[in-house]
Amino acid sequence: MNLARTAKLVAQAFDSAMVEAGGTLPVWVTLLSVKSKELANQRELAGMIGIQGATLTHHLNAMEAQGLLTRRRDPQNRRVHQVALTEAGEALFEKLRLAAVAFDKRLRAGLPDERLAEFAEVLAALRANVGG
Amino acid sequence: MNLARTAKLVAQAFDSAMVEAGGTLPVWVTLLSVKSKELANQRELAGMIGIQGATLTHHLNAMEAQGLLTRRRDPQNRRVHQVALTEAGEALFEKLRLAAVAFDKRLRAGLPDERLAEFAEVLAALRANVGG
DNA sequence: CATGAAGCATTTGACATCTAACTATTAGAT
DNA sequence: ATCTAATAGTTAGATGTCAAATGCTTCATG
Repeated sequence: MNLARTAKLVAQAFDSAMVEAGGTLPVWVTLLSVKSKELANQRELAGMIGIQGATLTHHLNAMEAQGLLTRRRDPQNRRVHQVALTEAGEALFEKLRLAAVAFDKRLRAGLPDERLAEFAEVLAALRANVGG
Repeated sequence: MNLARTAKLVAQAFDSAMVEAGGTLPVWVTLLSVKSKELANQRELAGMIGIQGATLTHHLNAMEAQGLLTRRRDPQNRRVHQVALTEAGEALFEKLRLAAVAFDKRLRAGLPDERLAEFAEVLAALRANVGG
């Protein structure tokens, strides 16, 4: 259970860093996923983030209400919502990005790339072992 | 974010295993913490599990209602609740313990002890780096 | 010993997440 | 062409979690 404990502590610390920068962890991952594929649909975004569609709907509602992004129907397939950032969304993304980079540096301190690579391999093996 | 993703997948898989065995992940960790120090108070239990006292209260309420454990005031210090398992709690603990052992074996498959030890060291370093 | 500070647990209110059920739309089979 | 399947998203209801406020109980200090 040290995996769970560590992930929780890291996530909490990361969320704190995001709050200081004017966002939250879920807002950051949502912005990041939208940026990494503009006009993606919600199914793809949720998959990228690793949450369910219903959860994403929840966050998009809040972020749309805050004016961070827009949703519009794809005229080619009216079941689909295309999500795009507003200017405010872009601005927040940039602020959070800087905070995320700083956090990442702090998190990796003292850990050489080889150790992190081996660490990532074990993480992948664990995912494979539970069928993820 | 592979750490978060992996921890989430592993936790979900573990919870599934616990549900099959008649419990849940939080029920398991609560039973385990009570067993590992019978008559512990809730503050200690929460610390062992890595959750807040309020969250533990929540689970203990449910588990007490299910007849898995009892809470009584410590006569020496009436602020404290001493938590102990009932027979039903002991029985469920044993069932979940077997499922947890099986899950652990599945999770570690193909990963030699040295790699797991190195993995645990990196986890510890990450906790230290975020000040946990 | 009286009063104020500290400790333990609970309550309250909020958020993130999930599953299941539902609506709307599209694609496919015959 | 129509009816059935599948797909995209939302809604509703539940769980697990946290932070802050509250209520007892104990301790310490004058």
